[in-house]
Amino acid sequence: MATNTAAEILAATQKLLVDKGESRTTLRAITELAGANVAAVNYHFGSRDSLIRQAYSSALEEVTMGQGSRLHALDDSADLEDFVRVWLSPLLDPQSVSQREKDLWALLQRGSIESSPQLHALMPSSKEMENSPLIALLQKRLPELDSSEIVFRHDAIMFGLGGFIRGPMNPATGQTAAELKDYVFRWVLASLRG
Amino acid sequence: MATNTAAEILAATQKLLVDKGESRTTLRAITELAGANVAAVNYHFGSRDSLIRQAYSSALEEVTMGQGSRLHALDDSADLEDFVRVWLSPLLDPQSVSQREKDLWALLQRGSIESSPQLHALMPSSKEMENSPLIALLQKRLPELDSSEIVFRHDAIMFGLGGFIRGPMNPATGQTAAELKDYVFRWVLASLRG
DNA sequence: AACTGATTGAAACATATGTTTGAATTGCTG
DNA sequence: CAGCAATTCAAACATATGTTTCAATCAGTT
Repeated sequence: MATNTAAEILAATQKLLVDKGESRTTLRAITELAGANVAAVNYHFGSRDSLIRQAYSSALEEVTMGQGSRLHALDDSADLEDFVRVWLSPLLDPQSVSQREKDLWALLQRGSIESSPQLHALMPSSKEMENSPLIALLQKRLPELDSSEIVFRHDAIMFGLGGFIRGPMNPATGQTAAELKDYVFRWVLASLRG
Repeated sequence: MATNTAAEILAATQKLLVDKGESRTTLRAITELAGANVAAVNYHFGSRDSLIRQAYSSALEEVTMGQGSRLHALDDSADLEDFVRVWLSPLLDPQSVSQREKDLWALLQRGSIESSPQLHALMPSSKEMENSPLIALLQKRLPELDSSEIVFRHDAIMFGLGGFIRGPMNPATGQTAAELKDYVFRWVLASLRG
């Protein structure tokens, strides 16, 4: 099980980062979940910090890829509602995406709202965002908004969803993500076209 | 300096919770900042957990009080824009509120997006929120929305703002809260009346 | 089979942290 | 002032965590 160990450690790390957050994700918990030895982390990844960086970067890469292909498949005639449905399909239409991709979404959202330095270093700047395909596609559906405004709202929405995806929002009602997705959909649309 | 020590410890805790987050807020950092001995925490507060709970609860109480009096002073004829300006004045009109209240806002927002269990236990449930004065005042300006929808959007906005207030949003541009407040204002309005 | 480098494992190490202890100090009260 | 409870302090304690060590094991090569 040579290279497998590294992969198992990475997967365990991603799972624990979602469940516990960074500071409560310990090497011993990771290696126990991965069925590996503590020393394997430093052997394969050099350090805990490097492991966490890699956990985020591989998640970001995978999610960006998946999102890119979904959005690329979108027809030019698709309106804002269609676009939002595809963009946020991991939240709004969970059946349409793999469990793995939903987990990675959760990971990136948790990393974002924790302001993880490791993830933060990987995230595109606002300037880069303004030139990203995602913002360009949004811009096409929101011609009256300045692109900097779109970037801001995109960021604000992602943060707002971050609170939502982890469940602390509306805790007492016991509403699930599925039940809340109508609220989410309407709110995202409102946030965008206001 | 009998009771003063406890107060200084509480204030130092609140400051560090904002700056570092809960898990990185250590007793030794707290007591050093407060100019007190490590043992003073357990003497005055019983435990670290109890101290953090008290830090959040006193912040929540103080912020709720300040917000209540501001909103109470609002005229019935004030429209949604006026309302938002008053509601979010710690963010939108920083000069109008004390530094202390802004700090406490930051504390509560950081606690929210960290899903702090200590703060979470203090927060009103969605059901309670629906009957809160804040939601009632919003409802008056958003008669076409269901109150559960208003509660959802309120929560989503607060989470979204949580990312904003801490600065990680738009990191590369170096925009300050003041520069971004126009974006914030427009986005909040859009989120509400969509 | 024997050698070699990669990988794993158990244990030790160094450090950090929440908590407790018990003596010293302080501040108030009779 | 004397006494006493409240408070502070330095130190010790117990535990948790990231890292390192080095011997054991494994896998592929000659």
